[in-house]
Amino acid sequence: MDCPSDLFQQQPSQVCHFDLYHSPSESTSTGPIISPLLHPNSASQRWGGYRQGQCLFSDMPTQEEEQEVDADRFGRKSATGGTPIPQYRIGDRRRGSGDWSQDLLRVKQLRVDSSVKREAEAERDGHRGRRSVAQLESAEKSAEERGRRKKSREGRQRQRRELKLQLEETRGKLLELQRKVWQVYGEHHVEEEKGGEGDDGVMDETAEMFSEGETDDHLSSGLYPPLGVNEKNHESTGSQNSEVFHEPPVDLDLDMELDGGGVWLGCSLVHGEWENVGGSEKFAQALKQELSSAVARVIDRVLHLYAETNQTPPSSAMLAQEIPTSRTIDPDKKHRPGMAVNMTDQAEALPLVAKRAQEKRHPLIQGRQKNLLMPQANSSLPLLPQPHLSALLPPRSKDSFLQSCPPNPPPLPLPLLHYTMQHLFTRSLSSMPLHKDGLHNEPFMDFRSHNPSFPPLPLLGQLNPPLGDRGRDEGMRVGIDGGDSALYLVFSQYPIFILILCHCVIDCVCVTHFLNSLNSQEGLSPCHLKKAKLMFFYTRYPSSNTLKTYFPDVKFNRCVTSQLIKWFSNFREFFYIQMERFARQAAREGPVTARERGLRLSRNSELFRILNMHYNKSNDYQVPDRFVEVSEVALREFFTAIQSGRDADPCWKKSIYKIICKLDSPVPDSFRLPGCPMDTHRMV
DNA sequence: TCCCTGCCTG
DNA sequence: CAGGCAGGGA
Repeated sequence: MDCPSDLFQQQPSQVCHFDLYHSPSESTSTGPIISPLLHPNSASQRWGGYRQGQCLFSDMPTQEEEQEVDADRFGRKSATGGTPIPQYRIGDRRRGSGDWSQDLLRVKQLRVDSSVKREAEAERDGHRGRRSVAQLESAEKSAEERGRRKKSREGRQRQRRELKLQLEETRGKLLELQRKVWQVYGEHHVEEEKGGEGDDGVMDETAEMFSEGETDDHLSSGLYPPLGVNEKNHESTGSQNSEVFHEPPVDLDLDMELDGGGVWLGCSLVHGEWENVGGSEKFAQALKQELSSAVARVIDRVLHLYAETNQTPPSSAMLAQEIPTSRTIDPDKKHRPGMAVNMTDQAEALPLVAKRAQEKRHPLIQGRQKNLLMPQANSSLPLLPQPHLSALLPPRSKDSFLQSCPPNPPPLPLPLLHYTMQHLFTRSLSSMPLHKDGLHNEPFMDFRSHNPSFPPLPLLGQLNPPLGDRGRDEGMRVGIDGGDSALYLVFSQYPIFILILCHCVIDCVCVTHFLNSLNSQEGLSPCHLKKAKLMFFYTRYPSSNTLKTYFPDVKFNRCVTSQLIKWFSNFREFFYIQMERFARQAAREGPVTARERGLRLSRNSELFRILNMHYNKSNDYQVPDRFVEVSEVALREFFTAIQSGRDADPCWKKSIYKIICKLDSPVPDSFRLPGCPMDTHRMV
């Protein structure tokens, strides 16, 4: 009866893909479900965690009694009957669900029989020995004791029934909410994929994450890891109970969440308060309420966003407002083939200005993220072997990144939320038997490898304290608004709840990409222009890939890319014009004077001032020596070409361009982040 | 054909 | 700085 896996033992045919979980009418016990929920440390407990001595409910079975119960439950031969009760292990899904009720009755019956037999045996033994008054008295006492225990047992059973009722009620609510999700999401989905796949395919898109490979038994159980995995784990423990009671597959660092003090659950209850008399009931009620409302909130937000997606594209302001509170995820391109492509194509047919509004919601170009935080993307331009030049490069450490003009919307909250979603979901999903390649191959899912496929990680690094594994979790909280911290705590401390929600929330995983795409803007701002100009100090001929790498907050499409390229083209134009102009001026002044000066580009020179004014107008970035060096090379090349009369050739500049394009140097890492980099030298 | 570049013009 | 255009390379 108390098999904790009964909720996860659904027959494949029974599993509705959009069910959060089932409400098996045969489910007879709330213990394994409720008790881990009620124990903040449940992650480290077995599912029968309520067996621990420190019971939440004062009238819960004592440890001793529960050991007895366990002995029966786990199929140990009962003391007297010797009737083995079959061991039902997690994963034994072939049993009909109705069998559980039968088993329950059998177990109860056996327990009663066992108790009666023990009593009879004791009495028999008494008759064999010498009868004494003392023995009679002890028999009376034991009879009283038995009566008390019987009453206690009945009380416990009554309470379990009540808890069961409450649980089923909650189940009903969850089911109802989940149906709502399906109604909206399903319809939305059918519309989008009409003409593509059949309705079945539409329905199964999310569900197949769970059901794909139905041949895997554990998969069809939906919410539980493969038996073999747990068996392996528990074999090493050697614990008898552990062979039957499997630990929840969720790896949560709960002690991290519990600071020893009170844990605020957002329901006006503090850990410790519910340990008082009657507090357990209070806590259970409050917790259930909190869980229900948490589910409702999550679903509401999903619905809200999906509704928005189906209507008009929101403005940036709307998005900026929406995002911090809506942890929802958009179906990405993989999940909705054709959608992004079509929209892009449509957008391409529009004028640039109109496109920008149209493209508000375009999913991110897949290739864009690949190059994020890559070492150096413009390696296609071979560097001349000039070690002295590289030595002139400013040390990267001095490049601090300050969002002097943050792009809109502000990038900070989103990455945090992005990470929150990733972390939250992958923590629970990573231990689930999902073999959906499309999911696991998603770079954003691979948070464990510190995959830098999304920009937030460096931003997380800006948080205080710096985020390690633990710190990142703290960062998660930072990213969640205050009202949602309760939700976060509920999620993080009750793995079973995560598992239950996952079925619904799996729909939302793809929304992570959407959040990521919301984090970038498709238009270029003056801030981007400023950044591009500063980048020109390092690279005069950036490839489009380089641009994508160093403008992570820009949603790239053909127009944006060509606009950025055009900017650099204009920068080069201005640069070469100035070089030619000053080279001609030097040539006019006479070759001797030019040689005397060595055609050096002093930082006090007029040329330097002009260049600095053009590319670094606010003068808040120190012009790198490398750029001065490259400028000198260009100046010299122009000078010699003019001196030698090569400028008569209409293509005389091309050779100079070739030289200059080889002098591109790596752009500092600080440029990889959104916003404008600022030089610390100017800060001091 | 697409992408990049440079030149010219406004 | 942007638009248009032409040329060249892959």
